Amino acid sequence: MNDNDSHQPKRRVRLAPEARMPLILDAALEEFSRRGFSGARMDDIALRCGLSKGGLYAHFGSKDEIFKALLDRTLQRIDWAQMPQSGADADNRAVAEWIVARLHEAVLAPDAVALLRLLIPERERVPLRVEEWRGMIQRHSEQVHAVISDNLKAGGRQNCVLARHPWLALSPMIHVLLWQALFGEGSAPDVHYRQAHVDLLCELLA
Amino acid sequence: MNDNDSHQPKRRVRLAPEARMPLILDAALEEFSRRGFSGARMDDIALRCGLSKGGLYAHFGSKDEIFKALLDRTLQRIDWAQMPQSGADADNRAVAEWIVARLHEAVLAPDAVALLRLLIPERERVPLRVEEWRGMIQRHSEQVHAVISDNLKAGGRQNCVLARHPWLALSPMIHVLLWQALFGEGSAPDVHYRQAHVDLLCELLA
Amino acid sequence: MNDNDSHQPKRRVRLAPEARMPLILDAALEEFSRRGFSGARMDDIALRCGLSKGGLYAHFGSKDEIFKALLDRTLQRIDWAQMPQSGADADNRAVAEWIVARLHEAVLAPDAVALLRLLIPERERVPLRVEEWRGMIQRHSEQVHAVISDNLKAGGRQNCVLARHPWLALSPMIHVLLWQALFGEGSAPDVHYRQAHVDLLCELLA
Amino acid sequence: MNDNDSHQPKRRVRLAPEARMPLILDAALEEFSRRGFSGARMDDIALRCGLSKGGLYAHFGSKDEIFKALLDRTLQRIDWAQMPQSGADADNRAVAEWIVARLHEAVLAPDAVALLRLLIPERERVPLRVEEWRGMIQRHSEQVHAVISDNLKAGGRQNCVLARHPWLALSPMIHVLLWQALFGEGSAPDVHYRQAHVDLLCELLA
DNA sequence: TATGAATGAGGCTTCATTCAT
DNA sequence: AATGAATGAAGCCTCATTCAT
Repeated sequence: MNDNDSHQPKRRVRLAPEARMPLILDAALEEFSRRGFSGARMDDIALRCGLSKGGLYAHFGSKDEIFKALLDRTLQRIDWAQMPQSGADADNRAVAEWIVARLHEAVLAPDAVALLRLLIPERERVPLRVEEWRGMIQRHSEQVHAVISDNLKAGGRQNCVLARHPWLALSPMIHVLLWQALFGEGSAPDVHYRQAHVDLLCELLA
Repeated sequence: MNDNDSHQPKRRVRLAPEARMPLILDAALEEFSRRGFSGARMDDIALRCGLSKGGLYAHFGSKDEIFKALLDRTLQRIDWAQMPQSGADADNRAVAEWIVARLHEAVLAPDAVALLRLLIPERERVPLRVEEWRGMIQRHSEQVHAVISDNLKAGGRQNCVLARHPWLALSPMIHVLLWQALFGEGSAPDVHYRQAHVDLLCELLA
Repeated sequence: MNDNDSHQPKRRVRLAPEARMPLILDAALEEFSRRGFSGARMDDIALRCGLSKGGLYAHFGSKDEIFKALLDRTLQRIDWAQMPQSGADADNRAVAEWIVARLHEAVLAPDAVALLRLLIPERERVPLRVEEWRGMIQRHSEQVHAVISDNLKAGGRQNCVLARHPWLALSPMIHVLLWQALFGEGSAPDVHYRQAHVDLLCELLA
Repeated sequence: MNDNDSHQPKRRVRLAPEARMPLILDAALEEFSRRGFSGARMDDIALRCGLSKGGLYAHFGSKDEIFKALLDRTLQRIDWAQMPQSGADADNRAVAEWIVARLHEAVLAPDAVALLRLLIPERERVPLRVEEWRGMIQRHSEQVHAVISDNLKAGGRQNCVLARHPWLALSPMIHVLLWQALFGEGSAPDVHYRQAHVDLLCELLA
């Protein structure tokens, strides 16, 4: 080996933990979402975020730790979904559009689809996160219910099916969510699913 | 070792392949459904159906083969779900009840829930079976659509949202399906989910 | 299942042990010779002689037992190779032809080639059979030597290289043996290997 | 467990792949040569070169890959056997000695014997390497032939058996090769086998 | 922080052998 | 004597984790 020998075994990029962490979690989301917890390999997660296998362990102590951190981050992101402004005095269509927009943002966010793919196979390993997910949906549902109630009361239609079973207002979006989880992120039972959902709500609120 | 020592190395129960196969698939459904493909162990499947690990291989050549056979059997079972009789001249509530009964039987069968739990994490490994699942739902959807169309035409309401977006008729049951896949088989967003679904359809058909 | 049900699961041919044994050993020779002791499977040996795996065990207690019996039979067969008649007063070419014929029959018999293929990889497991093989070759060598000696003495050429190193008279046939063991049973370094061998011996005896 | 308990889990020696590879192949040669491909255990190869079972897989993807790499290396080594210098004008004995020295070096190298032990039982799994071996011998044979031809032409003995069947010049060494493969590396049909081979060639060239 | 060879537990698979039929 | 489902030990291979560098 002479002085000028320069095999550059691979560019060694050094990042602060704060910068590396999100990259790792992004990579982990992709791998876990694709192959499940058991099927995902530390090697692949590492590779996908530009690290070597061992490098991961400078940031997380175990595969499980990454998984938990990933669930936390993803749940948090979804839960923080911004609520569009809504006037209680809006007409039915405006209300329906607000509901659909809100659900769309929370339930069909790419993260939300990926999260569902993680939670279903691992529900027994992470029951607490599953409960958090349920709680999150519950909160969205309650807000939707509140808006619907106001609107129905204003129209004197408290007996409407939506008033008695508010979860039905979410069903079309949940339907699309499942389609995306199973068939891929562009999928839906209908290309105009947002319009269909709005129309359904309008017809029920009318 | 005393005289009475009786290690009973395990009673060797011998079954014909036709008899053993369904036991294996039942065991596999349970294990795969619980832990996913990678997480399930051949040992556990074997144990659960009264075989030794190696014994499995007299019936299936590999873990993957069991998985595929399981998907086949389950898809077939669900697809064969009997269609209840329906009179096209029935009133709205009867039609709604027929639809809900039919979907309930096909979509919420325990097998169907378990199948969904398998397909979501393994969708990339078995894209063909995923397509079969989609086709199966499609067939159910079309039959529901036909019944709804007849009914709406009779009432002169071809412009109803259900006529334009028939998939919406399935959404509540899909919603429940996802709840059961994620939260367990007793779960639903509402204990009276069947009644809610019927009411919704009635209101839309009215 | 009605009375006429006749699934004929497979023709069950029952043979006396004396009739079955050679079939088993033939099958075993083929399989061991092709895949080595460890590589050969009881299943394949069974199949090749029209038995099921379990059926083999009615005749031999273990794989090793088959192997040993096979070596015994094959060594015995080769050792019994008939010696062609030879007149000590024959001319050189006749002597050379007798030697080549004799060696050809013993050393290049299909069994002998197959046996070599077994002994080389298993020499450490069956050192006794290896010694028997060496002894067998030794006996052939000595008989060849005796004939050569007589002939050389008659010609007053006791100092010939063949007299001092009689094993050289076997080398061409051993060469061919190795070629057949390695390259297949039709192989040889020269299509006219018998003629070449005879010519060599003639030249050395002249 | 006393205080002084020192389980030393095994010193972890770290080597660069370039340094580890030859150690692995040496170990593999020993194990494969002794027990054949199927009989050799990855554990033993690992142990023999100071690795754990899993450690092997950092360098080779499978047992088969090790086997192939081993054949490659060994064939290469043997093929590179240096050719001793030879004068075409040398006398017969010098030519004979050159031939024997050359063949001895190539054909009886310890690696060559071990290689033969691998190739014979695995000839069907690695037909390409078997052909390479044949080619290698062929090349040696042709060089020997060239030297012999020159020499015979100079003496006006183009009709000699060696001229017509040059492979006979190799036979004694092949004979010894087989003896070593079967009976162990010190073995030979004659302790003075080199002298015998030289004498044979001299007598044929005379 | 980062690398990647190395470990070792654990899973999948094979197969000699057993045994109820 | 024969079958073939079943066992269980053993081997190959994977991969989460460790650690010298």
